[in-house]
Amino acid sequence: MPIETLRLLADPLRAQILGLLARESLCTCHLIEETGASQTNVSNHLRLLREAGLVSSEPCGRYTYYRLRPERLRELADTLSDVADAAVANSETKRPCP
Amino acid sequence: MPIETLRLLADPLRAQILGLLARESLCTCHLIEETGASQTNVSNHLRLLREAGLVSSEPCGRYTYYRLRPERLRELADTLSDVADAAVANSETKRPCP
DNA sequence: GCAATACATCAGTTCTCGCTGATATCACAA
DNA sequence: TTGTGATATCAGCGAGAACTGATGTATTGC
Repeated sequence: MPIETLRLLADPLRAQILGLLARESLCTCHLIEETGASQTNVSNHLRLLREAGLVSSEPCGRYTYYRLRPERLRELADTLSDVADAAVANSETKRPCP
Repeated sequence: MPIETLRLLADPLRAQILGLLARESLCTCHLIEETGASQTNVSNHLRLLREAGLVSSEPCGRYTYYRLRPERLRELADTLSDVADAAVANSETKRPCP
């Protein structure tokens, strides 16, 4: 279901978190510091991202490291690319109105 | 701003409309029939999609034909692909906790 | 001209979802 | 073991977005 992935990516804070994690693995305290958002808020978003398979978490002492998983992003990129291809291929097709 | 494009794609009805338009150009009455949604609702969504440059509209008598524009979809697909690439490239990078 | 169809617009209602505040848990240090 | 810092969870609130209903505007057919 790429629609759920799209919904998760469409939030500014979640997008920012994923952008930060694309550069390096970070723990929650880093993400709170970088985004300026509250701890609760960041933690809630990370939960959603983890459940959707967009990030993976790795406990490290009292810290928790988060890493961006590329699989869902690639799936989505491919799907969007396919839709764009189809639009070009069928640009002349037109269903007639009765 | 791909975030606005993401937000528009994240709605089930809008996604369905774009999926239908990827196969062929359709007028509003077709989209109402195919989706089962109300005329007002479809028209409102088409307005948003048009303003965002995701579809283009062409008046044809009393009908209005809509066509899917691939540009924004490609941009988004490329952006997501780049993020996925970055995640793979920096998978070993890890910011230390103090 | 008149009725009907296709479509757009706007105000209002409903509902989803992001944010907050309070609380719980766990690890580490003194 | 007591305290502190890092993180997770949950209930409730509020802003925003989707959907509806009413209305307006063309265009076509009679």
